Amino acid sequence: MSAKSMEELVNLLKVEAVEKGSTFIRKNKRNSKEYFLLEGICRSYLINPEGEEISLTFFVSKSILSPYSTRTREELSILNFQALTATKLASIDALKFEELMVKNLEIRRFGNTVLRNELSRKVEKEIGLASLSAKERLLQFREQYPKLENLISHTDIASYLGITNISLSRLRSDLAR
Amino acid sequence: MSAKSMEELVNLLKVEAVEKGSTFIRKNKRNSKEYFLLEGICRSYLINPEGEEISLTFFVSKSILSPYSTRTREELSILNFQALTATKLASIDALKFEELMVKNLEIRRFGNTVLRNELSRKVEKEIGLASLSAKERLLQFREQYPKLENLISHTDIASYLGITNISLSRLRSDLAR
DNA sequence: GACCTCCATTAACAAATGATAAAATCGAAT
DNA sequence: ATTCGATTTTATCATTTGTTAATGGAGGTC
Repeated sequence: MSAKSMEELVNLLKVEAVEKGSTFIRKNKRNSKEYFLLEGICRSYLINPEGEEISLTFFVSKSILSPYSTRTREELSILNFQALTATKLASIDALKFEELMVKNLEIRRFGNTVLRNELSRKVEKEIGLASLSAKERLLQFREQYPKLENLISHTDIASYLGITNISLSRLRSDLAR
Repeated sequence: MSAKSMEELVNLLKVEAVEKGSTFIRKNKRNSKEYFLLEGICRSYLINPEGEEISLTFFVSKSILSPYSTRTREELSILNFQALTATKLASIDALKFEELMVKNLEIRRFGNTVLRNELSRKVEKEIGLASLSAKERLLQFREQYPKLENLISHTDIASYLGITNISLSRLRSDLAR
């Protein structure tokens, strides 16, 4: 992105801190911002019919949270987003960002790239869940998120992998020998 | 959408027929169209490391195939799309559609809605794969795609559900009694 | 009608994963 | 250092799902 486009964007950003454990976007609540994750680790998650939290995606430093348009239905969030460590976010009003996208080709391309990445990560994960064993999914997780296994709760990882944390523990000791 | 916007769109559409079994978008090939499924049933699928076809999404009559931007990377398709029955498609060049989106608010909203729906179907499926048993996933499939179970191959359904077709058969007889 | 091919079902056994409970480990707070 | 609480590991057994192979059925072709 050119310096000029970048400046236009950065001028509208506001930085906010979120403490560890806090859920800063809640399902069925309004939240109309786009977020850039400057520091820390976050996840998106949902509660399944059994009342368990299911991790959908992890976000690490210097990345972008799921865009407003993909996590929102009729102005209400369809997902929860939680800080798993102390976190710094930069945010911009989603409407303002959409205006930027419409009038600025570079920012539009950037926004579309974010969307594509979001989708293709989901496709990758979908294929993994549909066609790999739990052990293979763990290995894939380790490749996609190096180090994360030692930074966040195994319960959160297990629900991401679609297994229980007990199974995760078994696979870990299996892979360790 | 207003009649005027609709007309602008429809004027650019071309109808094409695809025969049963034909894969009309191929991974790693160029395809720069947006598609409307007028008649028939399609699926998107991929080949996993073991060489098996994995169904990702099914599309039924009067719906919209995954948008160009979400199924394409560096101008090459990342997915295969196949007609599971004799199919009629209406298509428009993706670039032309993007132009329409930029200059026409209604069409832009329409396009964004398609994107959101695409994502939220994936999220639903992700949650299912990560937190439901195979039997529950089959029930969810039946709700989402009524009748489809009797119209397409069970092998295609099984890979969508993340199980073998033998397991699918077991679950079917289990649920039948 | 006989044959063939493809697909779905069933069976028997093996492997993977879940459920429950108990033990071990780790870190935070005092 | 000690205690407390939460997380992770280990163990045992039950259930689900996979693998391989055999059986059955529907539709197409000759």
